[in-house]
Amino acid sequence: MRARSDVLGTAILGLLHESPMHGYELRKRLNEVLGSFRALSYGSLYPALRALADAGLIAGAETDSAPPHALSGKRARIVYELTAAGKERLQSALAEAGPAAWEDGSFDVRFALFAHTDAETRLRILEGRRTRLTERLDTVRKSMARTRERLDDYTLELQRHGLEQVEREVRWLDGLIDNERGNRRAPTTASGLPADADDAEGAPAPRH
Amino acid sequence: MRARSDVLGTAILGLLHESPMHGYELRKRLNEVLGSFRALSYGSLYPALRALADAGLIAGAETDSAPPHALSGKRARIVYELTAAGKERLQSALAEAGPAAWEDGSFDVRFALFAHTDAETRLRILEGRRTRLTERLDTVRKSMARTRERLDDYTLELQRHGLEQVEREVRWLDGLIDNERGNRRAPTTASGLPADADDAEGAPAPRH
DNA sequence: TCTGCCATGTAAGCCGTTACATGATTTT
DNA sequence: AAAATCATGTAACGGCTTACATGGCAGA
Repeated sequence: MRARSDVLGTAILGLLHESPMHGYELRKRLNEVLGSFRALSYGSLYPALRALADAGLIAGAETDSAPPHALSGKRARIVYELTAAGKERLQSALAEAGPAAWEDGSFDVRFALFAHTDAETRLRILEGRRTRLTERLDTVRKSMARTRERLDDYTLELQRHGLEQVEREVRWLDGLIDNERGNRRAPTTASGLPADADDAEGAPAPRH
Repeated sequence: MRARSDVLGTAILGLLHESPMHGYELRKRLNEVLGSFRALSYGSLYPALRALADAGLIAGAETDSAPPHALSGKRARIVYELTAAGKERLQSALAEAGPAAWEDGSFDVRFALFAHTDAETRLRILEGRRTRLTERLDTVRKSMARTRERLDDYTLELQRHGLEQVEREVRWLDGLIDNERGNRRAPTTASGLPADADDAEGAPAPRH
């Protein structure tokens, strides 16, 4: 296990908590759940699994060729599941509501695990993230004010666009925060069909 | 110098092309121009400068303590400027209109240097980037269609938001592309002052 | 048959960060 | 006098990717 707040490890524990899986499948799930783009490579995943297993947080059982032959007669694969220690570790990771939870590299993963996170912590993380982003906004705006003159139109446009994306992210968080506050103790069932169309208004989605 | 399409190197060459600078200043400029956030560290910058110097693309002159004493009597610092070879390298980097220009890690830098890039290449890069993003959109949408049922509301919302951000990026590119096409060989009259010299061909920004 | 997906891993290397080391100069 | 900022660097390490190595199974 890597030292402080191993993001990939947490993500793996989170997925395995939902259901046991083998590496190949886990990778697909990881890629489709978070990131969505940027594919995690096997060169990262398998060593991470090994590390988690060595740390006793997960245990792998080899399902070698035994199955009757009906369906799923693939080949020897290693299905991992959480150990008791792994469950504990996951719980403490889910309870973390500090910077480690809302920084760039980890927020996505933590958010994807919100279904297993208690309401208090969810709110704390969303607010932390929001503060983080508005701080950034401030810094960038000041920097732009200082340097606007010296920059060509393209560079300026790049910055403007970057700023806009972050602003949008903040508004997104605002919606989520509102929602969390409103739904204190209400799991938000009955989400409409997210369908497609630009914004829809699906699950615990914010309005804008 | 690192092998293929060294992004940081190109960024440095681009900035030094505008005006000679020393490392400390360069870092600030890099951070304010692109990224805006995510600060590049000295641990990256100085070795990169060393590598560029070793490759003969830039030359550093030590301005040690000599200055009259009037203003700017800082301390011995090394002001770098492009060599002839460096200028050539930068030109060929600016002419690159393939994937290396529009992939995630490099697009920002290339875009920030659009003022020094010819119109043909600008258009090619913007279109390449657009294609890249729509491909991603496709992949993700398909993946979502397949897995929508199995995912909890939060995960779904995360994906929806990610998708929306990319869609917005595509629309942003559409605006830029339109703009580029509109300004084909037409001075466009009232566009902003080119501000910098070099390439002629004003730098038309899109509307928002 | 051959292509492509399933499945697991290892080795090398890239690109960057943090932390350390050092010291001058400017501002409070 | 202390604190911030200017200025340059090095060493260690972190996290991820690419490319390599291996092989079984399914369908065109």
